[in-house]
Amino acid sequence: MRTIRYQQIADELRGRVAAGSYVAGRVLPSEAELSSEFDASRVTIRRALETLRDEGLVDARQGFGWFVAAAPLRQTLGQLVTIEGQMAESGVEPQRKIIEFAFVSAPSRVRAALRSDNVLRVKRINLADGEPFAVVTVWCPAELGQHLSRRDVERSPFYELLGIALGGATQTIGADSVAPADAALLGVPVGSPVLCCERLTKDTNGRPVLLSEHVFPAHRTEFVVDLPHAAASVAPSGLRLVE
Amino acid sequence: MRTIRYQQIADELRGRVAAGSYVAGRVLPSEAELSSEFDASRVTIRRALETLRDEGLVDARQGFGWFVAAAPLRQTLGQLVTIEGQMAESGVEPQRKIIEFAFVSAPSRVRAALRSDNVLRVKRINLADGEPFAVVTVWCPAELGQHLSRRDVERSPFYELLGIALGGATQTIGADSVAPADAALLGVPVGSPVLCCERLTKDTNGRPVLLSEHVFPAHRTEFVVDLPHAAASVAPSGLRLVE
DNA sequence: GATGTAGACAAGTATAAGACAAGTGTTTTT
DNA sequence: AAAAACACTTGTCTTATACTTGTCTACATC
Repeated sequence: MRTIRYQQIADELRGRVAAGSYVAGRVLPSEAELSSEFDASRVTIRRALETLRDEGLVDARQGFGWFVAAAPLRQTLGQLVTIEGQMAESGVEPQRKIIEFAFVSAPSRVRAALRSDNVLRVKRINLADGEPFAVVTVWCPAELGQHLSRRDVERSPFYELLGIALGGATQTIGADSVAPADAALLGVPVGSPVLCCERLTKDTNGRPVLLSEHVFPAHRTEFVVDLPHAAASVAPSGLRLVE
Repeated sequence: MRTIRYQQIADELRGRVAAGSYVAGRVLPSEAELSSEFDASRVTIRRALETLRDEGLVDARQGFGWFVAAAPLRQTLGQLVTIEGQMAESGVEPQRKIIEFAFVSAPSRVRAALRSDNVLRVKRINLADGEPFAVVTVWCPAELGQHLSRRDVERSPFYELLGIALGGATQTIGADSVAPADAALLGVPVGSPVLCCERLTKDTNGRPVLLSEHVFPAHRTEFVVDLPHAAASVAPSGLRLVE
């Protein structure tokens, strides 16, 4: 069987990209260099590279060079995104079902976090393609949420409804056995493991505006964290021992 | 692989900012000084500095100079630290107890991640103030770990032993019910919830060097993640649905 | 006709070296 | 004390060279 040279070269290059010899953010050897390395003409090298470009593995800029294409997720995902947004990214149909919508006096933990006595508490189920995958409870200072209706929170994410520029958030991730009430809502056996997340969202001035608690069934969800750089300094993100 | 000079310089400067060689509030060396230090033209130095400015790390004022931008959240986010380091920070005495130290042929999942057939598998318990708080299994390509002894991994963290500059990591956080074997090691009831973390650590070239699996009892541990809002260059972390 | 080599040219980029304007901080002069 | 002078900085231009990809043409081989 005759071997097609440019396919052969494409295979080799594909391997190098996969193996990490060619890294995103750096430039591949120039066509001329590859040409002499593979002892093939520039046209052949180009054909190989172009097939890799069609596959989305690499890309090129005239006058600059060829480089490993950045993973699309990295570019499109924001920093502080809602779970719904991420689901939409991956083509899953997100839905919300409001279970509770009430202005209540804040329990101590919520009052400490939001620095507000009266709060709006919204409890809802998040559905992915019709199946429940999270029970979410959101607390919001009453003065910020007083213009909201049950319909509002069913339609849009809280982040949009408040109309406030958000400054950042602190998220705590833990595990637990599911509470009986949540087990029924999520459709999982009582006592099965869940991921519990508590997120405190602040505006640009650092004032806390939202406290939310997310309960995910363990079998359907996991967190992915990219840690970009090794560094000697101490980080606030990481594992923490609790009492 | 071809290198673009200004990217190289940007990397070096980024490192100096991260390492604290260039401190917030102080001015950086002038473009002219950097130019002679790196033996590169001022244009190249500027391009490097400008990419750092785009990342929000540094800023400049005409006639004054370049300085490290005061963005505390951004600088400290998502860095790669060992759990022991964080424990030492909080004044807890960390200990390691090695349970298993063996060179084995890699199971498929490990082989896929590390791209290596023979691996060193180390299983250990981490203790905080004498109490177990984590069961950790580390896989490492055999060629990287062949000079290591059981004593080595008991004394020092893997990161130090390998003597490799680390480039980053991807961490997956999930929840599960504890396996019977781990339950005994951790001293928790069978079936109680645990946090499961899988971390794939890579070197600066993007080559995977360590795969580690951490199992934490839920009642003692939780993750804290700071999500700054404005960071453009930091890779996103988020929730992912799994099958 | 598909595949390959060899070459030429245009357009874009990286880098060097330099010039000049404009802003900042310090020092000297008035 | 105010003003001027000076030495420094970044910001923004040129000019030139070397190198890169993008796009051709011409020709050989199977």
